[in-house]
Amino acid sequence: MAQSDTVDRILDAAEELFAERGFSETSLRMITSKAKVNLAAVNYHFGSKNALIHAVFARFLTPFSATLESAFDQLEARCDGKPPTLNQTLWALTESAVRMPQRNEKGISIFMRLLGLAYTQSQGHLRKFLEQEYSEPFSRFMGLLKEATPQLSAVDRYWRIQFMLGATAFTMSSSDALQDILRNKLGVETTVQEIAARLVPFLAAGMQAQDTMLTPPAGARLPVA
Amino acid sequence: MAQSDTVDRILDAAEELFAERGFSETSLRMITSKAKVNLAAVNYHFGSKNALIHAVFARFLTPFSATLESAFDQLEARCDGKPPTLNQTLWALTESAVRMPQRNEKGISIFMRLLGLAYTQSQGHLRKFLEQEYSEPFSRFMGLLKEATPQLSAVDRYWRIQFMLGATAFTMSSSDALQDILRNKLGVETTVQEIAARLVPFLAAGMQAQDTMLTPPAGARLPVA
DNA sequence: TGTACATCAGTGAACGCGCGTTCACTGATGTAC
DNA sequence: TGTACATCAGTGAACGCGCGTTCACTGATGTAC
Repeated sequence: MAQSDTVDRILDAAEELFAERGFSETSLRMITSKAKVNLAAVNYHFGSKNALIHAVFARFLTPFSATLESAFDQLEARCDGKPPTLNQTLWALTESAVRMPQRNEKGISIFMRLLGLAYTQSQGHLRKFLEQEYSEPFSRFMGLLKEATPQLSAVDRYWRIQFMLGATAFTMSSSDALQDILRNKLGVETTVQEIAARLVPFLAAGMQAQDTMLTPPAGARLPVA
Repeated sequence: MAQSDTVDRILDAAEELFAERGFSETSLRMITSKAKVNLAAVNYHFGSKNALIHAVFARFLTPFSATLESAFDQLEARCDGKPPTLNQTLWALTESAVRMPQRNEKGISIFMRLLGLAYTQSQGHLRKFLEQEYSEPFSRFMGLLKEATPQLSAVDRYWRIQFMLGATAFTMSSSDALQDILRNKLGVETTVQEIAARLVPFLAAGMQAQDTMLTPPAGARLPVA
């Protein structure tokens, strides 16, 4: 155990268990016993369970947001002046996520699953932390989306962005389970990269949908109050 | 309190608190104090906390799945023989959800949020329960989707259905929060019906996307290993 | 070079707390004869 | 009609348990003089 890999061992174990089971369903005792570390070490090094959760996110989000910023820089440089297209923007994001150096082969799906959990588990402290620390790349992404979809009203764009986030967060957060089902049902193996490659066209098409269907088809009457 | 509205009071309180905070973040003491009912009454009437969770879902899913079955019956009758289109299928589902008789004005978003939670919170017992009880309308919906998208390969269809589920579950599960943000940012009021009316075209367009983009655009190189 | 002290990583055991569940009990209502 | 018993909804208090956190302590390493 050299000098102090304790911190990393705790982060590794916590990351994996959080991704597997969620935050409140994972106890410090599970984490410390998986990390083969003393229970009190978590509070010694991080101060509290919530601070540990923050540290887990910071460890992968900080390099990711740097990668993302530089991907956006390159994209804008390549477009010299003209706004990048929707496809280019979505691919820049996807590539940054997929290309992140991973600690192990499970890295990318843990990363995705944690992002999904951050959105769906109602952990107020975590939402606040992420907003404080990573608002910049997020706003920039939103700005690019806006420039890439000038035909959409602000309200349309807002909702469609939520639909994109939902499809992405949900799929990625359960990508392991979904890959298992597909393997059993159709005997097909899938990588996270392939899922991303299927997701991007779906999202792009959805974002660019003509909403001629705001009036339901004949026979359906939806009361838009 | 007449004779025995205790059961309903517990279900009402549990439904609302589960939707607000998730399952493991809601204690029986919160539920019973909100319901103004004795703590032991939950275990007396339901047997356990997990059984209460099942009862909450059964109370709204059983009438919903009946509504849905009859909506599908009507749709197939209207199409006499020909398979319903993707739009018709999605609208039949959406309408069934939106038209469900609600206990109160929060009913529909609680309903949506609970469905979202069922997918995203890893409650093994709940997943098993839902699969056992409601596999029929679910399979039927899947069958209709298959007939409505004959141009898709089984693998493509599988993933796109997951993307649809994700966009829907995620958006609906946080529809209250998203409506609040929209109100603050753009001063726009929204109903769940309107969200549904925006979601359906997005999903339909995504399902029917030409996946010409499986090869990333120039400048992006995604390793599809 | 030797000694005294400070800092730091880590530990073992306990703390108080809130949790889901259980249990003995009450009081009202229904049923049998 | 009256009495004995059974059933049922509900209750108050306690149970044991696992939780996050705290605390006094250890032993190794670094620093000052």
